[in-house]
Amino acid sequence: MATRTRRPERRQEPLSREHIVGAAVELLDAVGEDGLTFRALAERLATGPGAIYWHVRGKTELLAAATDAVVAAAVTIEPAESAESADSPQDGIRAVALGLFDAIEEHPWLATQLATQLSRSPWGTVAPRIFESIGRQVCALGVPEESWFTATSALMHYILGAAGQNAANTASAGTARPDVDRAVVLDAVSAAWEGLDPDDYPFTRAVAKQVRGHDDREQFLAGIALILAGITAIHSLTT
Amino acid sequence: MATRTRRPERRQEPLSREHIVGAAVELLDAVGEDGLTFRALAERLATGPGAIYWHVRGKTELLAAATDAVVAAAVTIEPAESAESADSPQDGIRAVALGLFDAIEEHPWLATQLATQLSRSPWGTVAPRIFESIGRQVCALGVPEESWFTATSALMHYILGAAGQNAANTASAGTARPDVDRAVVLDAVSAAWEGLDPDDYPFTRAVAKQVRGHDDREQFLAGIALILAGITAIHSLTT
DNA sequence: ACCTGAACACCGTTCAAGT
DNA sequence: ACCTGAACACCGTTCAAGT
Repeated sequence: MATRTRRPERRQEPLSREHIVGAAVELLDAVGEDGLTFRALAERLATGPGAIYWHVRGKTELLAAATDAVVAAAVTIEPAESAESADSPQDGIRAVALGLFDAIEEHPWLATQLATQLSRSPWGTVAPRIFESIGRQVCALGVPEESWFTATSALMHYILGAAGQNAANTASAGTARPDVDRAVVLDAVSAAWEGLDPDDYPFTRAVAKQVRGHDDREQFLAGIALILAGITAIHSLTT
Repeated sequence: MATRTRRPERRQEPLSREHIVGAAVELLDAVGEDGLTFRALAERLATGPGAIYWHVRGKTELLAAATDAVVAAAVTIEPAESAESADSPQDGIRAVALGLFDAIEEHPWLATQLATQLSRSPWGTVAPRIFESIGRQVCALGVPEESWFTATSALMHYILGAAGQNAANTASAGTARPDVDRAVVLDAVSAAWEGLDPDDYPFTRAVAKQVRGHDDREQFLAGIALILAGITAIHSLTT
């Protein structure tokens, strides 16, 4: 039961802001949001708690920086991903969506953090990053300018929400055999929903069976297809 | 500077769970999530911190209960709202959406809390509540059963995300003159977005001007119309 | 300029003791 | 059964002091 993943290997490199944020992300991944402590972080960086404050204003800023770093990496499509990015805008949107989907799956704390970040300050650095990468594809889709905001927002909110909800199914236990784990959790959700009051929750109970055994990623993409259909339909675009 | 809204007026009614949750919501509204403290809550209830633990397992459960209480109130459409609810399913969806929109606007802490709740436990009580109320309308819309989950999810995530983001524009300062306040904040967001790097953020900058002066509620409903269009288009439903 | 680490104020939670 | 309130362990943050 060695919870502490000590790592005082490399001792003295001057301790930069990047270094701190990187360690914060690692700690977040390892022990979750509650585990991110200035003391634990300091130990991991082989210094005292006070040192961190020289590079970062406080915990709020640290969390924002960690979130931004992960989002930036997720949203920047590697050139290898799609040879020349000569794909359709739809493919581009799917790529961005899956990038965020995977990032949230890899860093479960991201779901809550993204919501906090967006609902706290839309003028921060993380909101524009996501908005821009989706918006460009919306633009390429031929959506008229006055609808750019609506279409991009709809996509962004669905992507963030659905990916976040999905992360709950993955992050229940350790990382061993995530596929098995997920099936178990999905079954649990399905069972819980089927156990709801028949009078109050007829619809949710009816859907419960569908949830079981469905592929997450497929479901996620189906939602995106739905919104894309709405975008093309409402503006009579050709597909 | 009397931040403390003391209220030891009514002293001794046995202190029930409902009472505690109600006081928690009040405190949350007054001082935000960071202000919800077992000590502050106890003071407001004219008891000690330990007493609360007799009725509630801990802070996590308290937050969940507070969220659930507000969501339950928001999602239950008052009979006065729509005489016999003989409206169209579309109207029903808009009603649910606006109910949540208003609730988040009234209780800004709800945005973060909802995301936390959904991404932590989809099998909790709050997710089914929202899912059910939206899903019934989706069902009434004539969506085929295998698409219930996708359509309802898309709507739910958009509603929660967009309403949450919107709350950020409202909750910046005190409650006096929220309309003026909001215009100011919207201008600030717009200005911040226009100040982004032209090379990295061409799309976001282009949209920045649209943001200014647009009606939030109208924007919100436009997004819902978009998703509804997708639903009816993809299943070739008649409107 | 950058780091140290003790100290401060505060928090969630527990629990022996009361009624 | 239900409440009290002191106590515990821990946290974010500060800051005089060091290098």
